[in-house]
Amino acid sequence: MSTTTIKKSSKNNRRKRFSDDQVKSLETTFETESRPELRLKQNLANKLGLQPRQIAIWFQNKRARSKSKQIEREYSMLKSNYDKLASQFEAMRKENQNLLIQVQRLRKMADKRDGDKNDDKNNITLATSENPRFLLDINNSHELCMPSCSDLNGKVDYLEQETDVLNMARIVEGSLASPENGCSFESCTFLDNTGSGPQWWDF
DNA sequence: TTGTGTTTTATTGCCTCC
DNA sequence: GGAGGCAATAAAACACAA
Repeated sequence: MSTTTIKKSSKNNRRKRFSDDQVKSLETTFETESRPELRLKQNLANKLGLQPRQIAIWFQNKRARSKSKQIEREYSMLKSNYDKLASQFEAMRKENQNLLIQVQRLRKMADKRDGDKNDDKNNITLATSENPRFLLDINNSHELCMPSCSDLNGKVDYLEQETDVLNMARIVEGSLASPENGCSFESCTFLDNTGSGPQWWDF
């Protein structure tokens, strides 16, 4: 066979896109049967005026396209879940930072109180607006669930509660990353996917 | 019109199953 | 060992901005 003949025959056999009707029919079949049997492929081929081989290839390519679209969908779902978690984590990290700051304030106040204790041993006072020993940042007081002044009825001794809070604070400080550590969502180990490398969600 | 990116059809080579 | 599936890739067809 000469090159001319080859060219001519290849030109005559130029690849053509399937018609809209052909594609539509194939799509419809794919919805119910993504991996049709030989008989069905032959029927489709007869019906659509295509070679059974073309039908087989179309289904093969269609499965590949379908699979990659499915992967894209899963990826975007995972990414959106990740983003949501990341922002939740960031909010919690900030809240934790605020709490630690409050704990430090409390500790300072407690240290100061211990210094005054000898002078003031039998004269325990309640927290009031005039004596803001336990008045945390009013705007953030809800974050530590500390009662505000208005909750006081004048009979509560906060010294024991303060000790509890300080003990808790020491435990918390020991177990959580401090603000100075600059622990972020990405850098903290509990979400570190070291097994799959950095930026594992990027393909 | 043309260069470039995307989609679609087809081929190749490897793998699994019967 | 043959049939059929899949992944990777080639190449034609198409879309579209410049």
